[in-house]
Amino acid sequence: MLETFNEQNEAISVVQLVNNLKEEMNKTTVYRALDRMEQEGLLHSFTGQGGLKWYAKCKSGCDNVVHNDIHPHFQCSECGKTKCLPVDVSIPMVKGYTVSSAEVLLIGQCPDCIP
Amino acid sequence: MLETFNEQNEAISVVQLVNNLKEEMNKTTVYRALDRMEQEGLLHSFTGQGGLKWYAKCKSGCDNVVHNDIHPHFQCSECGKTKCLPVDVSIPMVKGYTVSSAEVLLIGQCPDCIP
DNA sequence: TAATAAATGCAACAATGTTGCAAACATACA
DNA sequence: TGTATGTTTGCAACATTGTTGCATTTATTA
Repeated sequence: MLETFNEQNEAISVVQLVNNLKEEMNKTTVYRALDRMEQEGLLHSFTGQGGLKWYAKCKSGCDNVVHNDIHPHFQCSECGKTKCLPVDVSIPMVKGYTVSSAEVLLIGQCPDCIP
Repeated sequence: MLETFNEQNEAISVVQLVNNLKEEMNKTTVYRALDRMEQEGLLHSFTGQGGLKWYAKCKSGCDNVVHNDIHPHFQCSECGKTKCLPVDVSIPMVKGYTVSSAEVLLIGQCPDCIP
């Protein structure tokens, strides 16, 4: 299963994973394996368009306690390809609030889909 | 229904709306009304934690074509209260990508829940 | 090998959201 | 007023995503 993530250097939606692996394993197993890998700091998850869950490989520096790897995610509105963007995000400070994590999802056209 | 939004100056999740209004109207009607109001530029929607959909009032300047109102949303991890933050978000430019919209969700503690 | 722990499959369930269709309601107009 | 047209609603059924309980299999340890 990790192979899938290593081969294609993109995020993969749970829907896609459950579908791709449905011959080999039960969907429950897929969900549980993803949970585990996220706990272990191998993968991180985020929410794509429509509220669907996506997973992508973590860079080094993540462990079971902290996912250091805070970056925006990009989802192409044409082809659906979804990637981690190697860019720093400035999380705004807001008076009176404590911000512990942030999710940034950018929607648009990926290089392959720009006319 | 709009009253609910006017009274409490916060975002409301679809779950909450369907629940609150279940005596008065069918959930299908709620979904359809929310769709309509978003089209009309009265409300905007975004995705909260767990991939659930939230709606909040639009400020002026939105219409059925463009929602100008781009701002981050904050969801309190303690009490669940979710709000629009009146803050500017800098959407990172990424070489080779065209970004047409962005969603920023901040998670943390709201003023009421900070010890 | 026996005892224990971890991972899997399966079925059933729950929650969110959508669709088709019929009934109710509103609007326009001759 | 009555009829035609369009819009909104309710309902039931469905689709999809995700979770849970429990029995079975597989792996680990002593």
